[in-house]
Amino acid sequence: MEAILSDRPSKEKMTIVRVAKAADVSVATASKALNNTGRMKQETRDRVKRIARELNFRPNALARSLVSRRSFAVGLLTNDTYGRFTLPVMAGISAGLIDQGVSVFLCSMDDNRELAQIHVDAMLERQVDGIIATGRRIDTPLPVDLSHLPIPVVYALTKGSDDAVTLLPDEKQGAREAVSHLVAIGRRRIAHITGPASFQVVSDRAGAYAQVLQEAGLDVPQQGLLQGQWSELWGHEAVDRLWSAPGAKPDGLFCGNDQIARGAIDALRERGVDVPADVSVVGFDNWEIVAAQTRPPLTTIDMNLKELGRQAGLQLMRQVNGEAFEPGLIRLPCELVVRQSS
Amino acid sequence: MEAILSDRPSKEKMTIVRVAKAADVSVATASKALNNTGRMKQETRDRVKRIARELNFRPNALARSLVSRRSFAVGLLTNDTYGRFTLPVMAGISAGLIDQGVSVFLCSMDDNRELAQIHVDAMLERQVDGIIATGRRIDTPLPVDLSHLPIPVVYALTKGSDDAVTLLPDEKQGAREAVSHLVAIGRRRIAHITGPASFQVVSDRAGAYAQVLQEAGLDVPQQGLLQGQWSELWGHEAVDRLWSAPGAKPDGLFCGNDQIARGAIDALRERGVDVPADVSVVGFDNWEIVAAQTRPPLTTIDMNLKELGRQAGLQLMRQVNGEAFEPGLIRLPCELVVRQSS
DNA sequence: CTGAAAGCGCTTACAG
DNA sequence: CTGAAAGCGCTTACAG
Repeated sequence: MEAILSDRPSKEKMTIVRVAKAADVSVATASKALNNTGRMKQETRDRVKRIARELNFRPNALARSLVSRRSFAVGLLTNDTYGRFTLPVMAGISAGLIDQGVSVFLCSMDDNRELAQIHVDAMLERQVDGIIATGRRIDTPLPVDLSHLPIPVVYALTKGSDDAVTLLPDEKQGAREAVSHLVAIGRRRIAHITGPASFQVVSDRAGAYAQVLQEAGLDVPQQGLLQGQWSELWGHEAVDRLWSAPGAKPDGLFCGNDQIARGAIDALRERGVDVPADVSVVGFDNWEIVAAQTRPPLTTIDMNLKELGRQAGLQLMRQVNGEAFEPGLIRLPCELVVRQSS
Repeated sequence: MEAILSDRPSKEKMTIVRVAKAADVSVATASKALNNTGRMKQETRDRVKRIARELNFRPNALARSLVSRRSFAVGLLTNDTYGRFTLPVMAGISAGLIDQGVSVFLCSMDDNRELAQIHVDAMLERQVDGIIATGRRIDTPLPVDLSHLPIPVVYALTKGSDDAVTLLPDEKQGAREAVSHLVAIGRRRIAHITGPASFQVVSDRAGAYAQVLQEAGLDVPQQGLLQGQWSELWGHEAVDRLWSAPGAKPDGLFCGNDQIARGAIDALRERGVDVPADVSVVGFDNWEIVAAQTRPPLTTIDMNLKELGRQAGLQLMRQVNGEAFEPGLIRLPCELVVRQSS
């Protein structure tokens, strides 16, 4: 239209049209050059790319998605706004997907049904390629039904529908690692202090605990399986209970989480029982902030949540890309982290 | 390719064209009807809306954004993948923005410069309307410079550039609340056990602590300001130090975070000092999982992080909408939560 | 009160 | 090897 003012900064929107003009090719050619598609002289391709770079061209993802029918974006639904489990999972998802050029919409919805629906609708309108649902608890579903969406859905750390893939830590394997470790270092009277029976993970871990003992030819000590709260207080109380009972005391404790372990170790110290000399203690979660501050620092199980998030992202993209997949649970291995409490 | 099977459900993409056809109006009219713009018979508008609803029409946000030049999406950059502070802030941002129809891209980038740049580029290509940066520490910047972006940037809980708005909890006011509370309940020898001097918040809170004491005509006790770690261990050790010194012991403790308070209370209990009868203890953070499990439950300061996130979202949208704003720090009030430790 | 047309910024057959 | 044209799904002047 007008003569181009020489000092005008590149404030005008930089589009592929301008790149094409500057490179003296058609828009079609410019597009193909930049996307490494089509066929053309290598020289042309290089020139277009160079000029695009010089002009600071940034393709408009909106336009690109509109025509390619792929948004390269996914929705991440969560009802956990406080927990320590969700953040590493989310970070893993984000990290795993950005490598593929996929961005993640954060949808935080507490347990609000209505809000959840609003988020789902927003995601659909934004044409996300898929959805990852993550939550606070494995045995509690999100406040919205995702099973009839026109896009793939993957669940991480929360209960999903049966025809979908759900990623979870391998609780049993993790518990086995913990108890096997106690056995391996020579402990023979190993008690298990854990959370409320209503949690799925509690019975999973307790089952693995009993099984490892049996395989090692050991017994679950009298009153050796204590279910209570996920709290330090409960860990403390459980030790009081164990140590005030008659008979031989435990020489090993497998605790359902790091807080319980922390409380148990506190109680042992108050009783003058030495950890790890008299009793070895193993926790669960590897919640750094607790585990590393326990005196002595806590041996515990890491659930590799960031890796779990990454895998969830990859799973989803596989489905988005139409690859075959098998619905059901995928259990990812946990890892023993040895510190000084064992 | 193949003949279309007759029983195919309404899998065809539902677009505004189909809605318009069904309602027997032009696409332009359909658009205006659905967006409550333009002028037309109320009856027409209602009919279009009804039919759109019946047809389960979902406008394609990509197309809409492409023409309206507003994506109604923002980027959320964070380098905190584990902390307990960031998740509530993020939840607040998401909650505050979804009300305005704005979605949030999660960009998790650890402290990786390169990754950060990739995320920023992705956000720009996706035409986000603005960016919120949040981080682990108030006195540490993100690994990427956001000060010359063509879109507004707001900082929450992390150090931002001077020409931008940064939202932070009012640390001093929070500390004042804590110490004033101790004074109000009759405590006279109040010590302050806090974190490393290298943290900005440590000096902010310590300053407020000293000031409140002075205003109340009280002195900072000999050796009454103890700087150490953000840990239970340090809280424990600090109490040991205070109680093994000669002279009158403190009757009040203001702790720099809930973990320190937790450790201090543990130490007091081990010494047979009763909380709150002999000593009142106040923490900072209201980290439920620690504060509610301390014995006795901890009086502490809540930083209202979710509200802070919400405000950050609103601030950003105000800037996106071109409203005037004043660069600089916005301090949001903290809140005293009284439990049984005081 | 309603509609035809142009256009947002890109990609993709198709033709030359 | 390159380009003209159509189109993704919507909105917005503009005309009638």
